Amino acid sequence: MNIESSLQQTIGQAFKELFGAELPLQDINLQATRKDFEGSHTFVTFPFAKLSKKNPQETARLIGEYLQQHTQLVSAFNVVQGFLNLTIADSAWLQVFADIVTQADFGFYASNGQKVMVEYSSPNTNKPLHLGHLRNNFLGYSVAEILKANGYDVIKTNLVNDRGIHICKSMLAYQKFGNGETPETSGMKGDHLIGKYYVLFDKAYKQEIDALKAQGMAEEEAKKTAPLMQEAQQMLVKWEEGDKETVELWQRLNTWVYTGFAQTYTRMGVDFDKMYYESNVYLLGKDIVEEGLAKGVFFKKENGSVWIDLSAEGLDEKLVLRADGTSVYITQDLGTADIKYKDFGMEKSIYVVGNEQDYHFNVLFTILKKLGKPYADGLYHLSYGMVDLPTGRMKSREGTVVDADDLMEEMVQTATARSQELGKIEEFSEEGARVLYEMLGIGALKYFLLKVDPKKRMLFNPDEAIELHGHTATFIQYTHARISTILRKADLMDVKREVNIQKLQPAEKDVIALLATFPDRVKEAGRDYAPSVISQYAYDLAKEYNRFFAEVSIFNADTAEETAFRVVLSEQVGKTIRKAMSLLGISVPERM
RNA sequence: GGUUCCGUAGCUCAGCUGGAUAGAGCAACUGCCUUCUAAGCAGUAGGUCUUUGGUUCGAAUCCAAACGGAAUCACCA
Repeated sequence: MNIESSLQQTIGQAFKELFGAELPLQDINLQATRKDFEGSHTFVTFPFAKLSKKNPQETARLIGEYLQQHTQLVSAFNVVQGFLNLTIADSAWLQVFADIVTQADFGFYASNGQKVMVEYSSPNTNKPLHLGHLRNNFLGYSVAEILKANGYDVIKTNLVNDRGIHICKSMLAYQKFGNGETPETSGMKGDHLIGKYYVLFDKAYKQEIDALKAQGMAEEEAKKTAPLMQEAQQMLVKWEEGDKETVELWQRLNTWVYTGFAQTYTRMGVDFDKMYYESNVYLLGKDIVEEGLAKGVFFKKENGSVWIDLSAEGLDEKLVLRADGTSVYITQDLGTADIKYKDFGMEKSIYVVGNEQDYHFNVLFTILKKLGKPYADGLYHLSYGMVDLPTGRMKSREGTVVDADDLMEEMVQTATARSQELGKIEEFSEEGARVLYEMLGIGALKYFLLKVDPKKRMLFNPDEAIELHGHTATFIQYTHARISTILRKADLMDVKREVNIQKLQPAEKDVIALLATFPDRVKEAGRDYAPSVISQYAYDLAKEYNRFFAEVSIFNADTAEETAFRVVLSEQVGKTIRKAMSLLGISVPERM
């Protein structure tokens, strides 16, 4: 049973019978009643005063009376100005709850037969992952889970940026300064080892630039002519020519990086259905350039370079192929978009990429639309803000980043220390405790990054540990553990899982009302690609449950029926918390 | 300079498809553990929702402008 739609219908009838007016159902909006007033649903009558030809207050009163007479749902109402506050009968709430309990997949939607691709992570193989990547990965994974819950068939992909001048920088520095060092001999994770050489390159390169500038060369000129940069560029040419030695070095170093990434991904709890590598796709897109020229969407300049004029769209002229016939970034993205569609034929494609590339994706999507690609309308750039440090922006080259592995480890350590301090882990095995610390530490980190609107850039202060109290994953996990304890006790006492009561406490009503909104929140999160909708919901639900927990006694209830009901209610909250958190990629413990 | 995004409590953020006295968390202060997990609950205090104008019965929410911050506008990726 759905209280809202049922109320909408009856209100529609009321308009017809009381005022002789037709009111489309979608115009009948119900909102949650403010806490200070009696009731749970509010109907605002101001906009309909003309329709009813009565003042808002009178309109509200008449509709209230009509509802009370014509539906079992409404047990009482009150009118404040043009606000009609409705109190829903306990029997209706119990019916709603009974419906929820019978649905094993409550809140999740059946398959809609549509495919959607979520591309996220997209790391460079010349350095380890950092805090910004964590936001990207958690977002991408969560959005994929949310879309699955909305009935989509989801393909998670990762386009690895494994070639280019930046990779050559690491390779060159390794060749020059590495002395044959390996992850084994250095004891470093492969990605960190390569990242070390990326930073080394930058240091040595800067020294060369400074030296050249000291000789009187201009900065721009120095940057171009510095021997290290020249060498890196030569290396890129050799790589593109397929030079055996260069390709072997590239493969060896990349293998180390992938081994390191695999560990990081595992700990982050993210995965992919399909990997794409730039080394395979960077030559793609030239056929699309031909296609665009043939269709007259692109044009060629005298020097042979190919362009598109997007000034009518408020964008500039944009290069799509260099004069020498080689690709630029967007050429490859055009080709990759095509390949991905050929591989999967998805209706929608979500690119989880930082907002620094807003312009690029605007251009990319506009071009694909102009080319009349069948998939063009389903493209979406999930643009998220950068994570800044108090000192400013993170820069890998300068080593001023919060490393992903370090941060995860630190969070787990914090969770460990906090758990031990609270001394609640006596009954845990060593392995069980380890799993718990991991769950709490990583969970807190994910929640911290996912609870914020993706669009907003966020500040991260490494000196302030991420909280484990208040609006955090820990609080929600704690609530789940609490519920689990209730359920274990209920099993020991052989409490039947049945609902056989007539009256509800206010706290119980509030919990049921919140539970009932879960499917809507899942839909909203899917529509807006917004994990923050789910994180907020999980928090609200946990908060509401804790209020209930403090206000009513479960095992010392007046009657056995009440105890049984409260156990079932607790169980349902526990399940819903678990589901909501799973959409964020966060696990919840049975005890903590 | 053009374009896009952001500006809500001391701090971090919700709310933004227009509705009542703008909500959480942290930090500060006060209560609540001999009964289901106090990683909790209840409460106090903290706001000209950047500013100005407009639309509206009604604006934090929509529109316009200004101010402040960020990103971007490469034959880089």
